[in-house]
Amino acid sequence: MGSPGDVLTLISAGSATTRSDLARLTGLARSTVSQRVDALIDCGLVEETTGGESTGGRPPRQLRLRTEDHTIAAVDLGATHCRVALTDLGGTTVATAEDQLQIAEGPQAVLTHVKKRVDELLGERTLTAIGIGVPGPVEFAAGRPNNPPIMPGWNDYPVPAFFPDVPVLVDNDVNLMALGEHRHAFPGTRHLLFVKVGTGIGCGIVAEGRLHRGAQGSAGDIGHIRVSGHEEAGCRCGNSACLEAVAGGAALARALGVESGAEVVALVQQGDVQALRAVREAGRLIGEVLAGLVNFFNPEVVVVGGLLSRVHDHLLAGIRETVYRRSLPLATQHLTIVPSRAGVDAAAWGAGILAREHYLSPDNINRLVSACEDV
Amino acid sequence: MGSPGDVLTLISAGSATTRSDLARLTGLARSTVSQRVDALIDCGLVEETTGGESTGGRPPRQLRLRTEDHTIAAVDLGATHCRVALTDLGGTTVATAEDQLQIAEGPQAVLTHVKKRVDELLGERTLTAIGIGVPGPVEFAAGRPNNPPIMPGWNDYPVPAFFPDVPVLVDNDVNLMALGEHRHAFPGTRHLLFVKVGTGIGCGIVAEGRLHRGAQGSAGDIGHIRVSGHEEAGCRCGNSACLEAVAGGAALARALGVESGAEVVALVQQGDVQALRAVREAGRLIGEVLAGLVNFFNPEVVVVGGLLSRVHDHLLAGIRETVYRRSLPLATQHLTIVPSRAGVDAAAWGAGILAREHYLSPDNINRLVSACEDV
DNA sequence: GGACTTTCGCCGATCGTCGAACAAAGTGGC
DNA sequence: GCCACTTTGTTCGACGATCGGCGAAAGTCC
Repeated sequence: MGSPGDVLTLISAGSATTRSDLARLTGLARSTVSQRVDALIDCGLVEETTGGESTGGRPPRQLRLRTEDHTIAAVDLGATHCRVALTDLGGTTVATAEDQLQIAEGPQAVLTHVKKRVDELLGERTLTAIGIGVPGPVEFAAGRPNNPPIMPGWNDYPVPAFFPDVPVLVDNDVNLMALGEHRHAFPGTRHLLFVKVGTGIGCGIVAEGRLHRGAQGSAGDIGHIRVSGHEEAGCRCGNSACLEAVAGGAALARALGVESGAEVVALVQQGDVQALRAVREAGRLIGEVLAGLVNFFNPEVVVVGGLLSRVHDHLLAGIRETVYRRSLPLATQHLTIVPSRAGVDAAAWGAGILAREHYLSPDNINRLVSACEDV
Repeated sequence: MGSPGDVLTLISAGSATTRSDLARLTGLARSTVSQRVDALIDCGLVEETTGGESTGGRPPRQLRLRTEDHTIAAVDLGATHCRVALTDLGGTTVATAEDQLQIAEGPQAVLTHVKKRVDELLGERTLTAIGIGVPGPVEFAAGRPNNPPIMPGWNDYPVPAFFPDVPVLVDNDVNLMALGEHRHAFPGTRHLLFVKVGTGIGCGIVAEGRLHRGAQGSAGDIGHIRVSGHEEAGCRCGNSACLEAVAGGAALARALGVESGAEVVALVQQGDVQALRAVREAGRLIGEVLAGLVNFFNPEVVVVGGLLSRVHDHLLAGIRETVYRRSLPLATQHLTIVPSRAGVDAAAWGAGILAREHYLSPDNINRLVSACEDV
């Protein structure tokens, strides 16, 4: 407690804007706080401005994180798209790009494309860290996809090695969506689930405010949990009655005789009764699985996102109906089930947060400050 | 890092038995380590003995936790029983007692009984902390049962207030079983599930080596998750097709026409084919639910305990069969499913561990050491 | 028995933090 | 507009904790 990193955390979170705030929050002496702040200013991490409001005495100098010198690249790789966003250290987006890109083209081709896009967007800015979301399980510590089903050629590929000069954080896209939603909409919440209903169905888990990735980085893979009464539905995983095979966007599209989940959404928006009924029923099936997970995990909040959440009125109705019927009263008592606020940018938000929190973590800041003092 | 509490943690865990070990592990100077050790000795927490093995020079003095001055009470309250065990700070059991006791008699009667038993067993020993397991959800921080279904009169009762002179840690019994199994059999494991198959069915969750209790302390309540194809089975919770209603000990007993889960176990041990088949089928149903939870949580180890695990050959066969069929290969790749090693003492073990870890936590030790120095 | 190794206490040097004193920069009353 | 008061920020000496070197203790090994 009280290291330069901790001080910066308070400043960047907005919990403290003056030296007095810091002294109060950390319990350190004013002189010590000043020394810490000076070190952070010398490293170019913090900036001082005059013009604070006086509270009856000398007005305090305002402290703020120097967000503009560092740029974070947030990359969201889907099965068929690539979104790149640049943000500053404060989380403000400064540039974005979006392309169609088949992840199945393999890591070399895809990452070359990503690097090119990032460099174009960067211009004169300096890159500080990269966060990348991919549609499959990842061994997080190493940044290697772990047997991803829809990413041929990516298994065990060391993504960070492709960007040798900056820290690279790679994670599953659904995890990142959960992280983004947690930090933006429910920052104080301890336990949260994010359910992504797109072509497939996945779930991101936030426990004690941190991502739970599981032993193999495959936690949250709820698409192949069995649902009652749909033994006829075969799934690409080889089993039958999987949630994804009956309630995923692809399954709905097939049932309604259209091409994609997007067209299902379009049908619902046009008021197609059959599509509407199908989405609501999908919500019920997802709710059945979710009811079990709510009993098991006991979260405070469940966020529903992904393509199909664009018609969340009907999807959520089905989910809520089943969860509140099948989960135990104690677990649902204070449970909130809400649609995602981030929409299509959820994964990119999360990727940016992951990279930003890595760079701004107390340990990393302490390293930077010591390195800077040694010069 | 390096506080007296951290030093004691290394000693009590057995990671360090000499001052040299401590210097190496903490990175502190030898002189500083000696100072820390002296403080711990002055407080009576650590003891020095000669007779260490030389490694070519002066033989080191051995350090060990003084386990004998402090006594931990571990209490396991079930629906109809009360087990009390006293252990020293090292976890060695020094006395036990077991009674029939109806938890439904309410907190006053039950806790009076517990206090009496603890005092009897204690004799001249001094009590340091109490851990108590109860068969229902608990708001852990406050030690209050939270809407427990089979503990009438206990709702919101502040258990710690009944023992005003010592720290009291109260938790759900299944959580404690999970904790006990984790610390004893799988200490290095990050993510573990403990499934208790008794009259009902519950689950304890260890994530990142720590208990996950959920928002209302009801996490792990998997007994009322729906299983396929048993719509006819009504459950006491008001729904139907709950796991507990088809695979719990009570359900099996009813199906086999006997009184209790214990009799079901007896039938299996006698080789009754019908009972054997029923247990195996119960295993399959539990496995179906567990398969989903394995996908969701991605643990490294699943431990199966509780009454019915006494016939774990047949139960585990059913569980393994279904989990390995219905879970994703990535999640089962390195998954171990094993029977509990603790048996009937699992909850008491966990209660003791909870209390011991509380007392030996770095923060608490630091407090004790400062208090002792001030004298 | 002597050279070497490892352990351990002692003690001066060093580093980090604290808090008092002082300077700076405002507010508000008269 | 001046002066008392408040809050902010810096400087500096004091204090405490840690470090690391030195020497003594207690062994091993040749």
